[in-house]
Amino acid sequence: MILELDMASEIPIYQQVYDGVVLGIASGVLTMGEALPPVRQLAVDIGINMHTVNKAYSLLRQDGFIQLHRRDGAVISPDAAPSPADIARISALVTSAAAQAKAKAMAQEDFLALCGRLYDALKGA
Amino acid sequence: MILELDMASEIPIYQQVYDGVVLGIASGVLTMGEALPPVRQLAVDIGINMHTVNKAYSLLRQDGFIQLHRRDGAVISPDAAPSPADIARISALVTSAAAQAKAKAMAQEDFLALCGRLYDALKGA
DNA sequence: CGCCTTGTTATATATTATATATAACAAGTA
DNA sequence: TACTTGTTATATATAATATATAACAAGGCG
Repeated sequence: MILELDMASEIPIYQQVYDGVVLGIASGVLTMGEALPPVRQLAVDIGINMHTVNKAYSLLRQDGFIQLHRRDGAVISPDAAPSPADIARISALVTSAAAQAKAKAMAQEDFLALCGRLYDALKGA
Repeated sequence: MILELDMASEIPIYQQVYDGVVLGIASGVLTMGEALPPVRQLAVDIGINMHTVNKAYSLLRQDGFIQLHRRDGAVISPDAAPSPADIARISALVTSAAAQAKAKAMAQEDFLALCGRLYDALKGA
């Protein structure tokens, strides 16, 4: 579980952690049932505060990517069909991307080609 | 040019303005050469501060969606092929969406179907 | 049982981002 | 000149982000 943080980025650290875990699940580095490092340990490992990790974990649980247990810590949730909330979250991102693409005169087939390529790029990340 | 703002949203107002303009261009409501309202007027119209509008306009110019002139104000940029910076910006959004989709066990064809549907939905918005 | 690890919550503080307010400046044009 | 436009400067208030320290709660293990 490698997380690359950019402390100079305008993207909040907790969101970078969130994105890193989602990317890990999507790419198969993190598999169902696997445990994430405890909040305190991950915080020390990547040099940030415990609460920042905790915020990322809480959001990941809220969005159904992980489950949090008192003893077992954070474990990857089993695969499940996307919920309406998941679809809404994903759709918001795609709509922003599609609007920018179309506003830049990008044809639908080119946009879809880009989407397909980026989806495939998650394979071995 | 109708802008819907959600003052209770966690999304900054300047970004909502930014997104609204991009959506307007993508949907054809705003066409090349068309002028946007002056920063002061739009600010009054939607009930926010002038600098918040100015920040949105500055970002829109920075990303190549509009051009700003002393006298003519803000006008929609002519259609042009997406720059590498545009592709990078769009790709970041799509990658986040694709990662969430794949982490939720969404097949590529389903993800692409969603992308195509959302792109088409921009038509008459 | 005590002990330890885990997530969780509480409180406080510092820094940055966001938004507003007022004012002045700079450029273009009628 | 006068007006409108974007632009910059300064100040202030609120919210978000990140850190720090501490304590609490649940579950398992010797």
